[in-house]
Amino acid sequence: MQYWLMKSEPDVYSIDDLAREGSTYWEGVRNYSARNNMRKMAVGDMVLFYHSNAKPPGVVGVARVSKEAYPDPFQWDHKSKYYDAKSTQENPRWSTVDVEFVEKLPSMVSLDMMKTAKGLEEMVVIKRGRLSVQPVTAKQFEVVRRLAKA
DNA sequence: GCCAACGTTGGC
DNA sequence: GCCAACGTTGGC
Repeated sequence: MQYWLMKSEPDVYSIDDLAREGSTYWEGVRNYSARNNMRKMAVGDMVLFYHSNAKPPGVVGVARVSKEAYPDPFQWDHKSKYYDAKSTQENPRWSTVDVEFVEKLPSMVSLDMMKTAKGLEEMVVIKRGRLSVQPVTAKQFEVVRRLAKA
């Protein structure tokens, strides 16, 4: 099983939205590194749910991959801001996955906390901030979960 | 709202 | 295939 971190702006889709709906599809990823990470996901992989553009930003919950990567339908929707004229049905450019709600953390683990926490020095969210779907090690995942209980 | 860092596009 | 110009992300 693998671990990931996925970012969402709470104004657009928050952990409370996921808690209410139970599961969602992660549409709108239009970055190749992030897309490639989604294509590596397997059902059952665990996901740290991160609020970006929030005050403060940080990990607020845990989700689980419930459906492996499949073509993001919005890439063919002319009316969508995620429309991509260069993507064909034969060779879809963009993927999405489904994730389901697991838990909301008892307290958020802010980016500031992660920056100073022992064991998270190599975390991608610290070293390469902008990537919206990124791998997390099992150890990093556990450290974040422990911080949420502290 | 600013802007640094980073990704993508497209001319050559 | 390089790289300048441009667009976006996301912390602050």
